Amino acid sequence: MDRDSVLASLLRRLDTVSKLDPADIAAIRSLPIAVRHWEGARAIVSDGERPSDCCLIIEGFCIRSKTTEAGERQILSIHIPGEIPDLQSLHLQRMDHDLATLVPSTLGFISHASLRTLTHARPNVVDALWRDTLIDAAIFREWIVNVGQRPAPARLVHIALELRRRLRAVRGGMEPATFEFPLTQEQIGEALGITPVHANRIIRQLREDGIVDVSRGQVRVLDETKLAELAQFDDRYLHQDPAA
Amino acid sequence: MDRDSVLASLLRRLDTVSKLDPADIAAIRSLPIAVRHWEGARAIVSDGERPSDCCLIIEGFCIRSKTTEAGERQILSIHIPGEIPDLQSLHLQRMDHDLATLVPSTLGFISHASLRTLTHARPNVVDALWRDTLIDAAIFREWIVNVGQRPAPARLVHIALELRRRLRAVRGGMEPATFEFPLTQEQIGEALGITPVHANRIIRQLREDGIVDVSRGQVRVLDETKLAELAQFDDRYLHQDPAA
DNA sequence: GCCGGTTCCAAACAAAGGTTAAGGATGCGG
DNA sequence: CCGCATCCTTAACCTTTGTTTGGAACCGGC
Repeated sequence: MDRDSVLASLLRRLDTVSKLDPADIAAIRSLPIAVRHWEGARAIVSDGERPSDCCLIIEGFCIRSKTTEAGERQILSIHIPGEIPDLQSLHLQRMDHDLATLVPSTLGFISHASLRTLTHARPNVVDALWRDTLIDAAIFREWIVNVGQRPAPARLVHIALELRRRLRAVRGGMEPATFEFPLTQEQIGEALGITPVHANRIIRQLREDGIVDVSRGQVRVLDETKLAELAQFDDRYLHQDPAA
Repeated sequence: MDRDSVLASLLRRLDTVSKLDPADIAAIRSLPIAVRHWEGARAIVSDGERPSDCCLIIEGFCIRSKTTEAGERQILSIHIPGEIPDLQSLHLQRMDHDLATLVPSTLGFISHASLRTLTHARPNVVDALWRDTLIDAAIFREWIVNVGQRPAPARLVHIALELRRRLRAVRGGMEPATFEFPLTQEQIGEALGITPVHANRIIRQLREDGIVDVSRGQVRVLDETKLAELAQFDDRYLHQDPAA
């Protein structure tokens, strides 16, 4: 995926409601970006650090997580190409969580300095980027509900359906029956707030019940109806619809 | 609490890192604010609505929450005077959760229009308000960790200690051994992702163990050392320190 | 002062999820 | 093709949390 098409998916997301004019778009396109390749399962920025750049995902998958003093890790979000998972570092100097790749990924680094220049010059761009971080927060809120209120099987399928919806927003097209979900069962446990063996139990159960097959880094939907019933997924919180 | 002193606590929070100059402060002070009184346990804005104002808490306590299709409610955050719990509505037109008072409260409504004029005219103010919403998101992240990884007693005391720290930031002074925590046991359950009877169990346990006494809308710390050990509370995620 | 609601408290039992442990598949590097 | 590491899988058992239920305390309104 080349730089232009990635910026395109970023711009598509930013443009949903905020009305960017051609000059805004040109300004974003001319941001200096340092493209680098990252191995899978590697830290990008870690808790406590003070990064000087933000990181645009060009290709691959990333996660954010926090580790408690007791050593338990909680995955906070999953990120896909076209997203800037550490945009918050622009105003929150010190990281309060980790950002890492899940699989080998191509990343584009944009300096805080150039972003700050851009935002101070262009009110529309601030609005669009600010809005993007607010959607990030909306996803966290839903994640709290997921972990706090739903039984474990519903938790898993809810996260999977959210990811599928977000992938579609970036890639276009229909919702595929099979899509990437590059988490190990241990990571699924960390995302849902359960142990890896319980993650295994519910994955097996979902497979036996003919609802979804989660394996080898993929989700394969076996029965859309049963799945929708279990997940109770309503994408309003993603704020993807410009008209809404 | 009069308008000036509330704006003062708002400004103190905003001013932590973002350097507001006198003109910025004057502009914020001259925002038109409609002050209204609200009963306790009343909705301010509800899921699905499209508010045209943001709500500054002048006096009282508010909560944000989401209710699942299954009818389970999850409390997402607790808010105190000086905060604007629905600032996100400035850019996310449609509410994806509820905002309600916990106790009788005095609220100040500021129109989106006047906020947008202000932010478009003053880059420093955008930065400060944007940053404020990013701290909001940081608190959500910690809330996810709390609900996902900590055992129920630690969850409760962690939230209590966070609230105490945030109250201090607004009111100044030392951390008191007794402070307001105006949640019923049912609401504590909704905040922690447990049932009210389990909330009762752990509250009783914490009392018997001589750690904290949570009752009648208050938290009374019985043993700071044991409490600190249990809560593992590290306030870095609140981003209150300008120097950090 | 009484009444109806809410909140708090508590016990017995059920279910979900955690713990420990160990064997099997899979894939990669030599 | 072998060996090692990661991952997935499963089972038995234990702990935490949910469910159901009922009663006591409290509070505001009449």
